Amino acid sequence: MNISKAARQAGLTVKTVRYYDTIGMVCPYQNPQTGYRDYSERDIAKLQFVGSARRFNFSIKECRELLSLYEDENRSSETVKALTLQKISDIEDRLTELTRLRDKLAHLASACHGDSRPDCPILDAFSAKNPPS
Amino acid sequence: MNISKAARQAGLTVKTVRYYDTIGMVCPYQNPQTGYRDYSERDIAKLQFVGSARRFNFSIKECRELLSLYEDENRSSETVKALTLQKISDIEDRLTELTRLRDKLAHLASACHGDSRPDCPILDAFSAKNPPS
DNA sequence: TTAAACTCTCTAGTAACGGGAAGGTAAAGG
DNA sequence: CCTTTACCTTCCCGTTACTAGAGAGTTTAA
Repeated sequence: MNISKAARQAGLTVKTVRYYDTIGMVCPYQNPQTGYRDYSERDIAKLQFVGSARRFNFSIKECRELLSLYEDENRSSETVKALTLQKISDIEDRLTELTRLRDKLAHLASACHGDSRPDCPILDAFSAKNPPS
Repeated sequence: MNISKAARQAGLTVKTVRYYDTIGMVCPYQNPQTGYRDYSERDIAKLQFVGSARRFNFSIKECRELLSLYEDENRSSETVKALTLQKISDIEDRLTELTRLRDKLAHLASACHGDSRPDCPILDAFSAKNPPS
């Protein structure tokens, strides 16, 4: 299967699929005459797998790890679960941080009258030596 | 004031402060003999301002915009408020997305027994042609 | 005066691709 | 069979906001 069909099947762009080859993540057979890549069903499954994992916020490095587990018939599910729990924890840290940021900004925005006058509590907060909590 | 004191005052690294000069955001006087940068009080204030805005998740480009408003005596607070509300909206979009991801992963993790057996609902979900909702 | 502690510029690397150029190949229509 | 169109390839640059480190000059304190 040529690269554009493979990409479509996996819900990825051609550029991304080609990139996954160059970094050694999903490497199809490559015709030595033409240089054209030829994706097997197994390659497609791997592309789909990686695509899903990426959409779940796993990094390329983590995808590599998951992919090797995916391909290992003797894997244990605890390894996969541990990776997933770690990812959940990462996401929750980010959620906490973003929520705090949003609350601070919302507080500043509510204090700003937002009209044509030049005084502005938001800019004041940013220029304070000790930035607001 | 030399660059390391300036950086300390603004809560930034020396590398970052130098970077802000090279991109034209905060450009101090530079001694033509030695090449050493010399930060004025006004430069320090700008560095602190940018540092705060960055910590509030504003991009460099947005910081530039905020900085020009900060320096404009005739600005209107409505512009700043609009930028802030947009940033809040961006953050909330990201929060929604991350929350959904976390919930999906948590659902998968709870379905995985996480022992030494190879069968794993998490990997199954990633390899499904139609990834789970 | 010499050594430590600065400073400078420059290059390269990070994550994960996207855009676009230059050039070869495959498939379809006439 | 030929041409056009639609692919495909590699290669290099751009993105974001810096960080690391090399090699070399400067300032400061002992």
